[in-house]
Amino acid sequence: MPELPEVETIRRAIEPRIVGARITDISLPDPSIAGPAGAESLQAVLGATVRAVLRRGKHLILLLAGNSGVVLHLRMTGALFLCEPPAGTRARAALSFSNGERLVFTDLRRLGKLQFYQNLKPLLLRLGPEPLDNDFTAEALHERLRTHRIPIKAALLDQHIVAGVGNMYADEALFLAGINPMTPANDLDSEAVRSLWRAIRDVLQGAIDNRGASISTYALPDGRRGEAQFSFNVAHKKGALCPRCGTPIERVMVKTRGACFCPKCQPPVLDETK
DNA sequence: CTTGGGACCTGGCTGC
DNA sequence: TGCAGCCAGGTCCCAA
Repeated sequence: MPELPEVETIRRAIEPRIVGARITDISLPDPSIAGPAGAESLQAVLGATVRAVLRRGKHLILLLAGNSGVVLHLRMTGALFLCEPPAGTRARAALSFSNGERLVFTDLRRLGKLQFYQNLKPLLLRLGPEPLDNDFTAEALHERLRTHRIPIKAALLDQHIVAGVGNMYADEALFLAGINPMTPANDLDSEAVRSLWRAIRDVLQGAIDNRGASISTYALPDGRRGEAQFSFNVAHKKGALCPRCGTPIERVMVKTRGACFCPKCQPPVLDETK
């Protein structure tokens, strides 16, 4: 599933190919991708020049004039191609550019979105901090977790708390930090939060270095697959043996999401009063 | 304010 | 073998 590392990998691949180009055509074989504003709302971007390609959390943004832009969200199965999409996939949307480039949005489950924002600021502000930014400190994370007693796994998936972390990397970060996914977020002490903060950044940066994880439909815009999945310790690995201690990886439901973890390396906290 | 649950989606899998 | 029904998970929306 596309999370921060996958979207960042896509951003880096697309940016040099379309910055400075004008959007010359929009094709929407699946108009629902435009959301409630409808396909007509996207006509506003025809002729606009792409000033920059940005990422915010899991959102990919084609910055246009002023604070306006095209926002793409891949959700579960979305993928972007600057080449012919893989056989068997269907284009849900495509943007053509004045330099001859063509960006194709495929999305098996049709949950993804491609929308025009006249003003991007509200979107940028409502998301939590970027976990790889320099000003995202362990103290900042601790402050944000302090008011939540939901399981830490659920807190990491809340984009208002931290932007860009999804199910795979939340599981991986909790494993590296040795934290049980069910632990109430506000039960973590400073030391545990610092471990988690370090783990989040290491996991995300490592996955970017490996160009994202191709678990299902994710691929780079040139069709190549990412390789971050080969470094996973627990994510999507129920029943496999923990690489640290050899205990079988278990999977539990945390709220409505599956969480994979090592029961020995990430034991439940039984008593906080020691 | 926080929290929980349902809806959106479709291909792959399970089980009768 | 056939097919109904569940499941995967990112986000939004609504209710408590």
